[in-house]
Amino acid sequence: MLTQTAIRNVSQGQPATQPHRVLLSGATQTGAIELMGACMSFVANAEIYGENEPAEYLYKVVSGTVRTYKVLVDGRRQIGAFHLAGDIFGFETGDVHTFSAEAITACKIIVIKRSAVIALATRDNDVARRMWELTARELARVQEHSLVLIKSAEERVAGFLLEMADRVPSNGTVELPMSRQDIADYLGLTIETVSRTLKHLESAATIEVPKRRRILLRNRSALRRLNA
Amino acid sequence: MLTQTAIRNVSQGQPATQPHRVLLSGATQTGAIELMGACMSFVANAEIYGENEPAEYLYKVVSGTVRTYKVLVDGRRQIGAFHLAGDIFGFETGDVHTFSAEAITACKIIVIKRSAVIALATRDNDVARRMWELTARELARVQEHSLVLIKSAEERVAGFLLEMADRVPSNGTVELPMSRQDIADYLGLTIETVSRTLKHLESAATIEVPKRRRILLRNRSALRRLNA
DNA sequence: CGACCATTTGATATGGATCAAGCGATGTGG
DNA sequence: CCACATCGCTTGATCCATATCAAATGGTCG
Repeated sequence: MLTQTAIRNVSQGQPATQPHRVLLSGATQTGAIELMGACMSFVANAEIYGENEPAEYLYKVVSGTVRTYKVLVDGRRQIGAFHLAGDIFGFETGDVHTFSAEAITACKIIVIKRSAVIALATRDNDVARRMWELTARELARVQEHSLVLIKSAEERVAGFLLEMADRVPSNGTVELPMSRQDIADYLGLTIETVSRTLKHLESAATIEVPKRRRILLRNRSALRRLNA
Repeated sequence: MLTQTAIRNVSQGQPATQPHRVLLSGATQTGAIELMGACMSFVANAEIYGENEPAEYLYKVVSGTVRTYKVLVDGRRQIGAFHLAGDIFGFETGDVHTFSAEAITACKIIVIKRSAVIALATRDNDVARRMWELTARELARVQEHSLVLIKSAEERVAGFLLEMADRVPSNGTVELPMSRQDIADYLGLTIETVSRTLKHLESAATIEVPKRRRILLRNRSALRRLNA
């Protein structure tokens, strides 16, 4: 059991811009948070932070998609989450990141000092509750995802499509920002199995795949049935 | 892919006692929390709460071991976590539990109203930060556990033994409170595979299994190597 | 247009699941 | 206090879903 992804994952890139102050950005549901952050741009495949680096910041995706992941010594990679526009990520317990984060596509990301958030949370316990809530929501997501362990390949892919569909509510059409390899590493499958499973769902008229990264959900209830 | 655990998991039981007020319990690292709770006893296999029930309480294990889990419609079961003495569980985002919880062994558990914790957190933002921290720690644990997806059976079992060993720091001897079925459902394996893997580790002199529920770690670095 | 990379498609291998007995510890009733 | 039933676990034989290995295809970008 030595491969799975191994060195397949090459990547490399650098942030495209230096941070600059963000002046307001309206009262979104995350409230004051973005008032205090700096906005940075990243090109596709740029590293945002690495595992074991000090966790100095919290991150909010303005645009683009991010993956967080771990790689084992032999190169196997597990993607823990995809973060889309609006998501906040980088909640770590201690002072180091337990996962790495990379931009999948070009991204704009607001970066906030953890210490600033913590200081704010100390004064404003609304912020503190908000942080607790966000962390708990993320916890629930990861727990839910852990069910893939007992699911078949088809169930995993069906679940993934449904998940993406309601995170990007584009009405039956899912535009995937990530590669087959990313999907495979998120679901604990190989790209070949992902590809074959999509094909199988297509031949059952459950989905349609007009372009590689575009998927039409033709029969959601069939997907939901598979999602177990 | 219809079985795995299926109906194998029978169980049933009831709480053994009604709650009664807890009078102080010293200043542990969780601070004021236990001052406000009621302590309940559960017999082995008693349900503590069920999936989708309103999440009114937080729980702190005083003694015994708890499993939290989900079952799919066809009976497949995924155990999300084991909670040992000292652990707090039941952090859910919304108002319903996303997992079920059962006592594995007889348990004493302190039960605290969420609303009381939230109220307290609103006044004392130290409590609020503490709750955030605990939730984040649990998040990190689940994230770490999600790596089992890319691990072989042997790696999963080795990782499990190491995890248990440092949660119950009994110096090379791990006393397992849970059955092989529980271990299997935690690791996404079958009991047969768990059993064979333990045997294999034993024949490699990595561990010793003098009694079914007692495991001696003879060669931790070998286990760590397997843990990838 | 040509080269490259992501993805698909095909053939084969295999780790772990499934099915089916055995076995040993624990408990129960006589 | 012992025979026996039960339950949790182990052991063995076989099967299958998905990994692996290998090519073919097609989309993208210079």
